[in-house]
Amino acid sequence: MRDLADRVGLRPQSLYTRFPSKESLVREVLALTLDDVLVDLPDPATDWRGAWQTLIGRIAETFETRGRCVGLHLAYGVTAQTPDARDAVRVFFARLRDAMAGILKTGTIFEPASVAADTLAQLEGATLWITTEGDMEPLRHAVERALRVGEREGRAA
Amino acid sequence: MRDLADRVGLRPQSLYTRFPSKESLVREVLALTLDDVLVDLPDPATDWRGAWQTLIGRIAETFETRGRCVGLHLAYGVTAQTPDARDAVRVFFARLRDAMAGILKTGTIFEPASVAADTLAQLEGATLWITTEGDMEPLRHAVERALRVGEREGRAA
DNA sequence: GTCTATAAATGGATAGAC
DNA sequence: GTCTATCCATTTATAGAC
Repeated sequence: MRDLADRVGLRPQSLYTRFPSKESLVREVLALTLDDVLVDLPDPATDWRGAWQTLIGRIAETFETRGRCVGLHLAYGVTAQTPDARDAVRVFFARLRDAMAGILKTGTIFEPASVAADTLAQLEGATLWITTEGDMEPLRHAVERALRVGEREGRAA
Repeated sequence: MRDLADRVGLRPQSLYTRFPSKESLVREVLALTLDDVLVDLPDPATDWRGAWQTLIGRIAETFETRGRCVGLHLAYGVTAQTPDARDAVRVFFARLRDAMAGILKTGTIFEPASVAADTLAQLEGATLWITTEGDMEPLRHAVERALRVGEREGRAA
């Protein structure tokens, strides 16, 4: 709360005129993040690979800009004592995966939901090296693998 | 501290006879975890693929047992205000990656350090779905990809 | 709508009895 | 070596002045 207040030039107490609690911020920040990533994607029906490429690129871009994935940060930060925040995190990743799966399905990729979950996991995992070493290379590799989706059979599932 | 004290049947204050501070626990728990994972591996020189398979299996097993990766949890939990803990996390993942790379090098895998970093990232990323949904499937896929390392050229880097 | 002041609770850590 | 008691800093949140 203090860090956020500093960023926006307010006292920490003043944040409570905008948000009812600290926990409520989780849902808000994830909703904004999801919007940033999903807004105005190319129509998968006419260009599913363009939509896929744009979406993957945006996800990677937020990781590079922020030096982390806030969603994963929160996934490991929320506990059973903050059920609302925990649910917000779960919904965030489920929505992102479903958006990815929807694009893959349009591209007639085999098992789109599973491939979407795996692809998102690979992008998330690459943030390990960003947060610990500042190394972006594993993320770039994950992006390359993601963009090769469906390139040849036998890779899937 | 309270959770840990409950687990070991002590009062939180009594933990300070065993550890000098909360922050010091980070290094301890990661050292124990690294030992668990690296102890008594098959000798890569005689059976590098057996060593690789054992190591990957152990990493995945700790994720399944604990429902998360404590290292990644801590990676997203430590800040610039806890430099010792931050360094411990960095060292933990670097050691794990180097152990993996050493095995791959014995197996004459192309760019072993890069492949090790990518493989570890993929395993870590799969914990996203364990922590949020309890879904182990992406982890199993990550393990399968890891065990296929070096299967054919053109996958690497 | 933001501030100061302050409440209330939490959590890290120490002192000293046993 | 663990306990109770306590300290102290931080942090979440509210009350009320401006």
